[in-house]
Amino acid sequence: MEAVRKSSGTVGKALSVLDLVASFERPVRFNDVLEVSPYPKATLYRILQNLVTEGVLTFDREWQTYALGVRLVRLAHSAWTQSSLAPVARPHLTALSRATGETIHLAQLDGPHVLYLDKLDAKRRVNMFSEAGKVGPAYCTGVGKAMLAHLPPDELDRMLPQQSYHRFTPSTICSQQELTDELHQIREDGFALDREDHEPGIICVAVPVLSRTRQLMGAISVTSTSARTSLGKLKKFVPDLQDAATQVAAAAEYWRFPDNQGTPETMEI
Amino acid sequence: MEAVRKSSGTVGKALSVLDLVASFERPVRFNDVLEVSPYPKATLYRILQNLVTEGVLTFDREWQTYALGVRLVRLAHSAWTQSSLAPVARPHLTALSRATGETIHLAQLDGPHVLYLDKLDAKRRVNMFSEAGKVGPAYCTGVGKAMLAHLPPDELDRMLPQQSYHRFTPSTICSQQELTDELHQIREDGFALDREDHEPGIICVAVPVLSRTRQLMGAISVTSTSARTSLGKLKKFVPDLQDAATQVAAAAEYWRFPDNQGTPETMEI
DNA sequence: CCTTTGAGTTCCGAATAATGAAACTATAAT
DNA sequence: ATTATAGTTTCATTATTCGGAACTCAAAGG
Repeated sequence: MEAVRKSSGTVGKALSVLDLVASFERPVRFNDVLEVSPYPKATLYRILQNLVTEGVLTFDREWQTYALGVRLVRLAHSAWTQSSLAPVARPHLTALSRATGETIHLAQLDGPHVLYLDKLDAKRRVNMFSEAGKVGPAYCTGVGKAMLAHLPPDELDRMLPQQSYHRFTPSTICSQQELTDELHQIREDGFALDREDHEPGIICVAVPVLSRTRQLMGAISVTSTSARTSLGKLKKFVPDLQDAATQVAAAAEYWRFPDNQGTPETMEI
Repeated sequence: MEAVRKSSGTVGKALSVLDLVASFERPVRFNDVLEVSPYPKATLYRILQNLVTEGVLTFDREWQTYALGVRLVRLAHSAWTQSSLAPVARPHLTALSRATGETIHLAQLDGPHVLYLDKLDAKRRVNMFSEAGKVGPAYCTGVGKAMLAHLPPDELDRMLPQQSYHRFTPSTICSQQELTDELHQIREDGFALDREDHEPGIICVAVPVLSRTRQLMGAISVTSTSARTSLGKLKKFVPDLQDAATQVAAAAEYWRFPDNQGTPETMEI
């Protein structure tokens, strides 16, 4: 279980409790949450009750368990739909998937993590919340490294120490220095490689999605297995990927501001 | 724009503002929100700021617009995954989809509305209003009517006046009395029909998913077009649907037992 | 050039909600 | 009967939120 920090505002506290419930991957009893929460019993109790009455948590009377509520699914649908990238990227990702015959990912940064917004299997289209919404590490995935490499220096400096540098495979990058070096290379090349960094047998090539002003919007990748193909062959898709990234960026910028031809920006806090 | 109610707790207020932002289907300026919000300027301003620092809203500096943040997508993934129904229903829905060759929906009630949790397209592509996370009316959809019909009387009494009874097509049910009658029939039959109630040309047959104790858990449906098939032919799928519903309910209840909990899906992306 | 207008932001005393130790209930285990 | 465990309620204290009003800033109008 990850460390849990008290958030300042009332809303922050409530959201941190929501995250806590989410971090279990099953319905949880009050005490399960209490054990990992920084709040005293009564406080946690009240927060949970609030969240339940707001419909953002559900409480199962029979089992006395809390679980995330459907209101979140509704909100996330709106979030996904009104996010500038995901909906407009779909057709371009589909095209990429057909052209390459491999799995395509669309991701954005969520703090120091990679958040997958879409995934297209060569064979079947994948439903939204079963795959989209997953998070992964940034320092050892193709999309993650592609995005880190194109972050403004100050933001990168905040992200680098927050990476876990856990060794998943023999080829995982395990230190900030190694990562910094690789990011430099990626910036030069214009694409990032996943050399089975995260999962044995899984390789991928990724490019950032950059706005016209070269601000980071996200990343897309072609993923395959080392059994089926090689990094050398995957690299052949780089021009296709870069085309797609450019088109996605253009479409996203156009979509958000259809009546304007100024220079749009990525979203920031 | 729907009526907006002041929520009591601090969290409730924040969530209501979040809903407000979601109800626009594009990034919004401060004043856009202010116009439809029940809160004074300074209050709304502070709530929005909190939501942005919590990462649940994003603020675009250049365009001065707010949009829902990716943190919600992450939370919704957890919600979908840990909801007892959606993940365990997948295999059964896939089977149904193969058996029928038609589109399958899984839905739950979210207040007075229908919330779609999953959708499996048949090979043939049907254009219609539904995706995971989308909401629809309960009084004029197959899944909606199937669920309303199996609600406890007191809950039903709360839901019925909250329906909009808007006439989408000539065959839409437009009054509470008509709906009550139809629900009675549905309870007798054990299945609900959508006779192009909501969208012209779209027909469907739906059954509730009920727990052992006959508590409502959700609904599943087979949807098609009146061009391709007929209600009579769709009714032939009722036994399959009911089998699937029973199995989904059993699987969901089994999965809820704390002892038997494991992830029904692979966690790989 | 000055004034007006309206969106967005900040201030701060008053109003409100959140806090959490402790007491309490309910149920199960010894 | 006793102890332990999980969950719930109370209430005086404390911290946060509220929101009217005053402010900044930039653009529009005279």
